[in-house]
Amino acid sequence: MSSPSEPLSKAYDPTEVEARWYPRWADAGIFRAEARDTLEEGREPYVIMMPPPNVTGTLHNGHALFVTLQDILIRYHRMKGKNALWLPGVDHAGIATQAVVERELKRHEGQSRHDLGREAFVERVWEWKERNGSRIVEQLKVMGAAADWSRERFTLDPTCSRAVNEAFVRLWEEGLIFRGERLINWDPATRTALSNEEVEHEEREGELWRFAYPLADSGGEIVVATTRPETMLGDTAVAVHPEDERYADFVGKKLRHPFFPERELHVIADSAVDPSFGTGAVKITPAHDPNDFEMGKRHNLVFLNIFDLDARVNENGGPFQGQDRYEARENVKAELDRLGLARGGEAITHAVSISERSGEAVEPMLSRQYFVRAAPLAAEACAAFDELGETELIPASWKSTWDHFMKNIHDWCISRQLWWGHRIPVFYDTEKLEEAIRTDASRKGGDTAALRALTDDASRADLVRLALDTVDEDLVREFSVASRENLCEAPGGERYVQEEDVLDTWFSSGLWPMSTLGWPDDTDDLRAFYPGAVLETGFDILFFWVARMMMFGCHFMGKAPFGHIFLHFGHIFLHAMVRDAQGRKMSKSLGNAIDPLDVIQGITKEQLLEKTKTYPVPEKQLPRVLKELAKEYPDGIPASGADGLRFSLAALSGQGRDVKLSIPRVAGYRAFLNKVWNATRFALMGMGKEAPPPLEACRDQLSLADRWILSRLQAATTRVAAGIEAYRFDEAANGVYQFFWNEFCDGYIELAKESLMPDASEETRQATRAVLIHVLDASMRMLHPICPFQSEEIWQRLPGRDTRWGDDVPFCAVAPYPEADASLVDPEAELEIDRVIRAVSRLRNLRQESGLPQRQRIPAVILAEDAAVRASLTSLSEEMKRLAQLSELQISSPSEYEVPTQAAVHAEPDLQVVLPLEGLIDLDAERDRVEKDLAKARRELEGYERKLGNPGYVNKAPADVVEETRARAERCQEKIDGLAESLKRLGAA
RNA sequence: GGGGCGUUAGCUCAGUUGGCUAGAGCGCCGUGCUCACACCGCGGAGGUCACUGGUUCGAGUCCAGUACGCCCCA
Repeated sequence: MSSPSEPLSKAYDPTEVEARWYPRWADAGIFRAEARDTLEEGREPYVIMMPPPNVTGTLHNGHALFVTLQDILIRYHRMKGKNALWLPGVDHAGIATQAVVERELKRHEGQSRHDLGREAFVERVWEWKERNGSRIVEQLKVMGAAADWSRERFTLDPTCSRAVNEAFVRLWEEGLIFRGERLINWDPATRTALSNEEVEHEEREGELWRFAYPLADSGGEIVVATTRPETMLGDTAVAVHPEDERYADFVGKKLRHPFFPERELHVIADSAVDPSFGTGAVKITPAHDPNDFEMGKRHNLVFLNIFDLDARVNENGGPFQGQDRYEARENVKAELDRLGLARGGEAITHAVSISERSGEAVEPMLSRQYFVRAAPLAAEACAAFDELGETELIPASWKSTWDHFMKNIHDWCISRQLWWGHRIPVFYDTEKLEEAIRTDASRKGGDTAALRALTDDASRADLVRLALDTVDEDLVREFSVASRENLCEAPGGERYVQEEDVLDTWFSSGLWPMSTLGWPDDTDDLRAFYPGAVLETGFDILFFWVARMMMFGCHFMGKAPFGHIFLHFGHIFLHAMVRDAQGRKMSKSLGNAIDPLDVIQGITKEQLLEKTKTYPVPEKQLPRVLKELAKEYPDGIPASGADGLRFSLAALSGQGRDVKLSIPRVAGYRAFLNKVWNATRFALMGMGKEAPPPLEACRDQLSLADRWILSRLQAATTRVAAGIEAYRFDEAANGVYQFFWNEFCDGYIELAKESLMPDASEETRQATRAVLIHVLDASMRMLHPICPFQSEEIWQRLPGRDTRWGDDVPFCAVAPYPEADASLVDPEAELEIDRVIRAVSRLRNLRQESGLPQRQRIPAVILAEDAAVRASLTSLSEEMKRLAQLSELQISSPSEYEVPTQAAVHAEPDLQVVLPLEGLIDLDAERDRVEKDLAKARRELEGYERKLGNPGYVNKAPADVVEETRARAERCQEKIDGLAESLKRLGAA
């Protein structure tokens, strides 16, 4: 094991380096943010609330992306001197977690949660959470997440729970939460209601089946088409389009229900009916279909619920009672067929509503639940964007999607029939219950189920449940109390029964930016760190989470949760989705999910296949999935280190909607880290522990190459910082990559080798070392937000760290982010070194095109008209000789040098390079090459001349653009002259 | 049905408000183990920017339409 005091290994080993730094940063407390730094010293805060991952899971590569991007932002802004807080936490994820624990309970103990009872079951979930919750934290640390663990929160923490109760009670008191009867999405598998956002639409194969309703009074019939024949048990009407002439005579007529002659079905006319779909007549089941529900309200139809909570037919389904909905479908069809009412059908693909949680088809049900009246809250949230301009969506293209959603927002069903979560803080007063039941009964003619239960002395709990579902809503409110405190536990609490249901998980996540900081108390944290600077998350939870945070934040704090800080905009940055190489979303059930740890630490193909077998991939598909996996990762996944993964994710995260994580590409970025490591190794070679002088002391001795790389460093600094600030992480990553590899390694280091030779003067050597160290120091600080581990390791190893930064800056992680220094920007040096690089490149090209072995040293000549150009080239002639493998290099004016007949020549605008190679080159081939070049240059020139000859262009295009074209044409002409001359010479041979 | 996104080199993607004859990485071909790095160096090939039309002096970039692919909402 090496340590920073030992020499650098030949190849970079991330595992060894990455294990070292996290504990040191954490021990030094550099991730901790203090409220007083902002409140007392006015340090600008920079706050990101980490989207809390579900306690159930482990992080996948989708999480790896958000961890990377947020950590880049946090580290960058911390280095920029802001009071940076990244607040981490986990979410209790009601349905998902409860389902996992229920499954385990079933498997290991053969028990259901009902066998255990509520209290014991919740106890179990807590135990499970304690056991598994820390795995996510460990993963985050391996990724390098610079989060403030002292503030870690869990949505079910006492502080967060208190905020939930507070928010609920306030909304209740303002009339923004109510209990009401609506058509809700019922998931029969998990037996809970879902919000609209938790329902997905999937295209499925089905059958559009037709049957006839006979007219009640005459002999005719009306044929309807449906994909759900079983719902006819709850039909209370048939609808047609008012202008549909086929059915004009039917409107208003009565129909006979084949199974329930006592029910009266009417034919109604409604323009919502699509006359071209099916038969143009549509059966209406108001209690089990959203469209039918609306129609039911418009036409005052009867709402007949035909399913119980398991989606089995209930007592309203007569002979079909007790059958599962799919069973009932077949039986209803058979029975209608027997009655001679079946009218055939055909295959159809149609959208089915699926529970995001269980994958089961959702059953729309008429039911009483708690709802948040979302429209007024949505209006406040929209104002934060539009009128107040507090917050900005990035990319802005999401704004229209956002607006559309917010303007059409539905009331939000927040009841969940679960045990794991925040129990709804509504208490039912049993002393007022009786009166409500009696009043209700008298309204309804004296006899109700609730009243009977009351006189039968039913249990309080049963009575409450019955009353909640049957008593008029205004009367329910009479005996309901929303309370911050648990009334049952307060003195005299016996009279209260608390609501059984818990709240939607997103209700608590919606409060996350406030609850984590101590709201509703006016804490220092809340004053210092609310609102946050940016919310960074995936666009898939824009409505689930972002919208709710915006609504709650605006409503309760009067300020958007990502809003103005010191006059900047708050941002909501939505990142892309991580997909596999085929573009599919990563998912364990598809078997294509890659654990970030497997990318970081590497995994063999065999291990990967074994691991995938433990994922919930459907049995039938497993062989195919494994085969694809083996094909995609024939050699497994090589270890990339956290830095390698982070760099890849950043570089691949263009602002599209997908990040396709391809392993070969990750390997490419991994190679970059090796390059960085080795460049450092080179720079430190022969330098010893003694630091070179600071750059300032060498300013007078800088060579052209020194000045050039320092100038390029300023450009890179600007580009990378601008990339991070604009959330263009690909720009930032590429900026570092190109600067370091193409300019620093391939350019500067190669040039500097000359200055480090033993025959160079001590002063030159020291100045070169000073530049090397300066550039490395700045580069590591520039790289740090993206690759914190390696940059820290190298930065620590650079000699002279103590004198450069002192004890106040013990880590790269807290060193200032590099700022561009205008005094080091040097266009002249850039021009001249660029010319040298160009000349070398042309020389190399010529020698290879001429088929000369690379090892063979050859003489060369560079011709330049301009004396100043010759002088600057001459000053770097040794470097050029080495880079182009020349035996000698002559630099002359064209007038002083006659190009031999047998020579390879390449013309550049400002110079010509010549390889005088008597007998070594193929004259015909050379002539062909020059002719090709000449033709190309002439085509280019023609293009310019066409433009310049066009009066429209010269008159209308901006002057500088025209001027630029003229200059180009001129340079192009010079090149053509040079080439023509070569050709003439070759032709003369 | 409504809304949105995408289509650029073999692959994965860049390409700011229209202005160099379109770039990168990987892969490919050739070549080199020159004392930082073969996770490397050097050179090279490779694109009618999906299609059609329009606006403009000028279109990968703007507009309209077509095709294909994807997403969201109903």
